Amino acid sequence: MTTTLVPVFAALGDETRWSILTALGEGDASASALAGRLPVTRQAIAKHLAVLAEVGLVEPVRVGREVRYRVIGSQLSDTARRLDAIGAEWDRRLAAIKQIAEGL
Amino acid sequence: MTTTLVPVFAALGDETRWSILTALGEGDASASALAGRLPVTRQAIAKHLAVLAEVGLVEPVRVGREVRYRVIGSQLSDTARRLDAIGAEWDRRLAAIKQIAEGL
DNA sequence: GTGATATGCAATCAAAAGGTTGCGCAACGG
DNA sequence: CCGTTGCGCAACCTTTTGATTGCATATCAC
Repeated sequence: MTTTLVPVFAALGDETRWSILTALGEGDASASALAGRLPVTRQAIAKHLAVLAEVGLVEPVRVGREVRYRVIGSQLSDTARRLDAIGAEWDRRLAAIKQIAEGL
Repeated sequence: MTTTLVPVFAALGDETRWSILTALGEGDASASALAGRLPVTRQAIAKHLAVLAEVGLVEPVRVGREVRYRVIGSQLSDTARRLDAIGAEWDRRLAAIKQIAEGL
């Protein structure tokens, strides 16, 4: 599932969502459970979780009447890898341009 | 210069800014020059460049009366490295939790 | 100096984002 | 059966964001 990268960054560009991800790092939790620990309402958290799920950073797991969310660590690593690849490509190209600029 | 990471992601979470970064990848350029290639006005680009400069992804270079912008490739690589570190940490912790959950 | 070109600043606007409250419904526990 | 807990919608509100137009200012070329 090759997520489009940019939305992933958009999802990661919000402090509250990082708080949620961090909280989920200590174990799966539902929106209600998270609302107990974070200074925002359950609904706000639910929306954030929807955004995170949309880009594959978390995954919902139904447990009876509640819906726990789990962090998908691999998606984070994957994004990092892709970003790194782009950074490397950039360095390469920029180096090439520098060479040209120096009249070599 | 340890930029706060989250704003960097926020900056990277916009298609237009990626267009700008991509365009800059082919060589330094001014807001006006970029406006010629992208479907947005110079001012819009100027704002995006300000955002990108704010998080250290690009750097302004004054050349006479114009201001060229250069991509800082290292900032991209650096961000990738930090994200990867977080991803790794996550994997580690999630694995540990899984072990506990399995009663091992 | 004059005209063309580049940047900067401000006002304005529409849409998106983050957040809240309120309500209805499903499901669990006694 | 009934109260409680958890979700999901929907409406609504406010702030931010992406983008525009307009104008002032600086600078380069001639």
